Amino acid sequence: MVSSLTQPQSRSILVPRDFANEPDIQQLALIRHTCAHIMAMAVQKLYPGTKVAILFQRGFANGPVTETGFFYDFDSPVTFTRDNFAKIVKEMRRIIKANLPIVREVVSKQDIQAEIADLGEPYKLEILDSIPDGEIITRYFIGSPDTGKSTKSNVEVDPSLLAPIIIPPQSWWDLCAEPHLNSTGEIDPNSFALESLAGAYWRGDETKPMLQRIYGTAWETPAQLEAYLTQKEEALKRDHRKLGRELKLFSIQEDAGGGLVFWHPRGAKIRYIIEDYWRKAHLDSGYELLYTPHIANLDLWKTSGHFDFYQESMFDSMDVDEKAYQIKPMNCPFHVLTYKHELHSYRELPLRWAELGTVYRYERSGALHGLMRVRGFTQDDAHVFCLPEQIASEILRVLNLTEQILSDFGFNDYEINLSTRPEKSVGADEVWELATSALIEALDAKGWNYTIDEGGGAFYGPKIDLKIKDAIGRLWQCSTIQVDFNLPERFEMEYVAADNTRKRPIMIHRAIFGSLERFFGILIENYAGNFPLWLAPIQVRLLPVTEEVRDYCDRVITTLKQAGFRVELDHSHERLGKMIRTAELEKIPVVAVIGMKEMETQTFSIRTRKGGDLGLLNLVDLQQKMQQVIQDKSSL
RNA sequence: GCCGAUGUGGCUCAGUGGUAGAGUAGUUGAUUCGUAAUCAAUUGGUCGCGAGUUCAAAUCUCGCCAUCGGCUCCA
Repeated sequence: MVSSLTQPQSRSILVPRDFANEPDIQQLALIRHTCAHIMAMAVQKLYPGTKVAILFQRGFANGPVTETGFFYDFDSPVTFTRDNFAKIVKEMRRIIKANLPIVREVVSKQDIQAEIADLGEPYKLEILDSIPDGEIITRYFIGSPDTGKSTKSNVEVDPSLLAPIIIPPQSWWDLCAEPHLNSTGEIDPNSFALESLAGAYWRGDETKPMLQRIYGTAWETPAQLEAYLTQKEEALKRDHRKLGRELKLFSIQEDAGGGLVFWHPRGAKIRYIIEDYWRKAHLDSGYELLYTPHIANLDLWKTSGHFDFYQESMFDSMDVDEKAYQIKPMNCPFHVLTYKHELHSYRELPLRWAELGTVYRYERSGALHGLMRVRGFTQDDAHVFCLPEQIASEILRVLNLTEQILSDFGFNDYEINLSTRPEKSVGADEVWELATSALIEALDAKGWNYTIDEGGGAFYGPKIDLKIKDAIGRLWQCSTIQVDFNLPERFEMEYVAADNTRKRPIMIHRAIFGSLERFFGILIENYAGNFPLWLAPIQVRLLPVTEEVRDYCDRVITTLKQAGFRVELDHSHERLGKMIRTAELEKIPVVAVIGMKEMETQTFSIRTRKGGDLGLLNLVDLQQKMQQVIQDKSSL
């Protein structure tokens, strides 16, 4: 609720780009949907007693189809493991190769009810019950309902493949409302794969039984499957948890507790650069900086409303001089208190206050995920207190700053959501109207496309969320801008209006990175650890070829350091090849090889991570080149 | 929190009831070397933690913790 600046969803969506042939989305949906049914059929045949349990659920409006494949939920006496996959895939291929027809049938609730009861499929029955009366009920058969024989199709079928598929009652069906392929043979038997196993609550409800879910991926052609799997491998290589350890950026330690991040020297160096950049950008954009405490009297959270609604996500309070103190789960109330500390005139507004505020939230153990979902994190938080008529221009200002900052980190592709008033909400109609149209006005002025999420706003005000697209096409939610009518009310915030009456200011919450931890994780994955020169914790490493040049190297390092470069000497006494290899593995952007030749001619043999051997440069040229690249925030 | 899996030197992993191993990193020595791995020696582990079974537990059982894949949650 209030405050927000949430840690957004922790996983990105992996969708491959760059197919030779862009897959047809409609066709893919049909393939995946049909694959899901084929998998269910295979599983039920192979593991008798397994019940299927799948339904249309929130977020999966198209049934058991995902961004990259499909899934099905089972309640089975068998506990599935990956070892079962080969067998299931084999059976699925048989079903596909048999080219069984897929037949849609409209059924009456009574008839089908009896049939399901006979089958002993309680989940199916429950799904049926939830279908409103009067709605058309359909089921889909795989294999002809009467004969179970293959469709007469122009696809040649090997009769030997048919034999194993005869399962009582010779065909398989499930309730389903969505369209399917016409026959199983339309799927390429080599363009799908089973991927993973997971627990999933029946109906997505954590009070209901836990089912076994099997995920698969499916495509039109084996080449597309291959491209997807390659993409997945690429994502794995970029995993910030792996790179964070390899590049000595950060750690999360069992001894300290889950979800608590240790920034090691190299990671901390990057964070320092990011923070420094962030502060400057905010000061330049008319913000002032705040620092506020990490704990405070619990009463604040009662006033703000957090305690009533979100106590579960707050760490327990601690006793201080017989009063309850709370470690802060968000910064907003502190900015409000700062505001309330003195009387403000309408002439002062808007006030823009920013803080890199570290907050702690209790996340359930199973939700923790590297840097993406943690228990202690630093928000790049800011609040704008303004007059109603200033909302649009302030939002536009925020959008401009957001664009500037994100593009400096290499993110130029966004997906934008505008969320409007939900059913349960506070605030007068006209204020909502004003705020929402102000958001739209700002988005239009920016010329950004956006999707409207009707009723998706917080109860205290409408919001804009922004997802950024990374180097391999994944989307990450970072920035959020929210108008808040609630906190000013609860804390009775005021300003003195022109007519000398007291009025409530509008409060805007916003974060651009979301949290530094999470954004750092995204940066690591976006750059695959190859940070651009301006962010690289070590920009240059000098590799001495022989002992004689070490003093010279030391002098060069002093010079470069004085010029502001992050530079160091390789002290290892290893051979050049080894030193280069080490620097490459550490993803150092620039290495300068220095031997007698270089020392005598006052030059550097430069090798960049991207460009390989760049040849000889003198000190001035090297500095100029690097300065330019740093200024451009690019790589060399 | 729930389902499933995993936890062995800093890292990657082998070791299925009988004396804890490899590679790599680290350290030391030799080599002074020209664009992705020089050679040799060597340090380092109460096998996540705690109980239990057993003559004997890294190995079997139970509990807890953490991590991973998901589910749920994400103010």
